[in-house]
Amino acid sequence: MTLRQEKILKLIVDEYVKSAEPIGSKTLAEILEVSSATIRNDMSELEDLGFIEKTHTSSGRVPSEKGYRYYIETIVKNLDEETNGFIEFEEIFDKDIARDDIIKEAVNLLSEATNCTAISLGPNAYNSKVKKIQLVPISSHQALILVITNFGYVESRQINVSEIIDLEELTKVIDLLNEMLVDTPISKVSEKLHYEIQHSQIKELLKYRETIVDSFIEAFQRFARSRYYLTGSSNMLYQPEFNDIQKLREFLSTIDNNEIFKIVDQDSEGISVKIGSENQITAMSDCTVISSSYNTLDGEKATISLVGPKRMDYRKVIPLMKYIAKHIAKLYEEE
Amino acid sequence: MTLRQEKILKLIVDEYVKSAEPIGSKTLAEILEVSSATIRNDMSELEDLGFIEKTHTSSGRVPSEKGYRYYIETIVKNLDEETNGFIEFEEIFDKDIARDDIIKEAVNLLSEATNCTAISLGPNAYNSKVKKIQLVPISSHQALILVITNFGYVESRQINVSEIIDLEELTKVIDLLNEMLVDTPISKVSEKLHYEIQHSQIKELLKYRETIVDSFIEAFQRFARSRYYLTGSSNMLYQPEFNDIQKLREFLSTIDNNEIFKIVDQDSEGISVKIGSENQITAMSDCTVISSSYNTLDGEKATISLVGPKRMDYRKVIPLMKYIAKHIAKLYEEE
DNA sequence: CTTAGCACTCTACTCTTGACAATGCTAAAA
DNA sequence: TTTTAGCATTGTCAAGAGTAGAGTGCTAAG
Repeated sequence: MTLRQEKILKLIVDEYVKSAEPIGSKTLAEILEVSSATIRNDMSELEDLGFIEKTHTSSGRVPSEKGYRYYIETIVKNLDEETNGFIEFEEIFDKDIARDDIIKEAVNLLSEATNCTAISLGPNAYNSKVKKIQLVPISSHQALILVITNFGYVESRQINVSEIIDLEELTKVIDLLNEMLVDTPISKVSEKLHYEIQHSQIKELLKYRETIVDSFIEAFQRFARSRYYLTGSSNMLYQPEFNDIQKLREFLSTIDNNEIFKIVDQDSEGISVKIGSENQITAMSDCTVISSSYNTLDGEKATISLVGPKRMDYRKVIPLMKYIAKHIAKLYEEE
Repeated sequence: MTLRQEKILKLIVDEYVKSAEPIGSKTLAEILEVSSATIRNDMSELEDLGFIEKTHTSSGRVPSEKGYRYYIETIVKNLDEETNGFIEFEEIFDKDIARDDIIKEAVNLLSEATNCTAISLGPNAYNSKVKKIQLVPISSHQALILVITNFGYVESRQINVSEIIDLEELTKVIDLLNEMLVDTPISKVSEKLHYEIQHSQIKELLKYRETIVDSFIEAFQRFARSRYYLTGSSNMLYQPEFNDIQKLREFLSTIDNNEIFKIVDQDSEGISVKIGSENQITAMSDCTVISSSYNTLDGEKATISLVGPKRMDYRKVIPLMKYIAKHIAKLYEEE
């Protein structure tokens, strides 16, 4: 690829990102100050190489997935990280609010700034360890079970204290459970609990108290639930590629159906950019998904993702994702 | 309105709900076994009365909002409540899981069964009273603040325990706060806290500990946050009335923009049915919103809503909403 | 290697046309 | 007085024809 061809490819991506219309040779001729025929020759070669495509025989050119990939690898990845024009974001990370809320706000702002859909996935507390189990009576016949992990996650479950199971007895149960479960990873709790009920002294105490045990198990299971936060799906409505109601349906149904996990690339190190068919899931074959994972304190991974049309402002979006990922990681380091 | 005219109105609604196409006189002539001309005369009168409309001069008829309203008032409201064909729902309410999760599942099923968007709004814990404030150390330099209300709501906030504020001191603060705030309604906490900091002994202790106080206030404020759960928005994509991408955009943007509170009728007693322009918000002027409120233990109100096209299967949906509302109310009574 | 010129292709928009479904109205029948 | 048959009228929808415009590929000359 000649230098001018690379320039042309870059311009086609830039212009197409702006206008969402195929780019003709005339437009580029003006910018590059050569004749349109010259551009056409180069375009023809770029098309042979697979970097650009026509939408029909006599249309202008549009970047192919290979074209976007080249653009990202050669142009965007080498972009200086001097891009600290993200002032709105700085403010968020300096706020003294709960970490989860900071992440939520960052995701909100991300979707606003990019007009794409932004997703925050996890972390769940699967690898956390039980720190404390506690019983809080809240009325004469009701109590609250609290389970707290070593990283400060809390889950609660309200239970009824009937005459059959009185508070005193319950307290004993809690004491036993604490003894048994403290420092157990959440992922192992269920297993351990079932084992102990079969084999140890607690057996007697819990044998006819299945509801209580179930309540506990439910509380524990909630930690393992994958939590996600998704925002800005309505942004996509205004992207011209979603003028087709069929595509819109496909996209929104996918989002609504808890298929987020298939969309987000949870396994990547650093930034992952999946363009169109590079995505596992066919519903995303017209989209680009940019994911960035970070590690939390408990060895659990969490991910921030951005989903939008392939025609995305990569020069802005990729540095922004890097920036946010870096700051979220810092959020965890600090403590 | 003659008996036959009422029959015609009813048939138009029924047929239109099924087909989403304007109903012509010929169709009804076959069903009612009179000539199409007769039907046309009656239709013309029904149109003069405002119960039905034409989409253009030579089209069939479509129910007007007034028509739907009449249909609901005279036909659906008098429907026997014998409709216990909601077996799938019964199972949910019998499950022994947390109340919030039952409601969530019911809402999920509701949206599935009706192909509409279902919303559960609230309850928040604004009227609950502080039951207990607690400090749980989770590492040498971190602790968890827990705030628990008399109805079993829990909020937590993680804080750093630096050298300056040690654990002992913190414990004292917690003790004081407990003394001060237990039995205070959540809605009054902020006020009381600020007052006490100015006037009582705690002043000295907290003066230079603003971050801690802020953490508390944040934890308390979370109780007051309105929580909602919305599901099935992608169902709407397949309703023919949303084939128009403009309407789809309007609808989905409204949902995405936290305007739920404007959609849901939170003030109604019993079931509220708002058809089209009866809704406050213009984005819903092509939709029907059915809301049903219930009281929680703390005197707070919460609402379940269903949003769909005006062309809704009212005969099925309204009894279903009644059924669900009744069972959720029961969920609160039981305790 | 670049450029001018030209024939060619495809889209997008507009206009027309015909089939069809419903209507309103009138006059006759019940 | 109510119901019905008959018919002209009105509007939608889909298919087809025609036109303007943007862009391309190719060839031959600079």
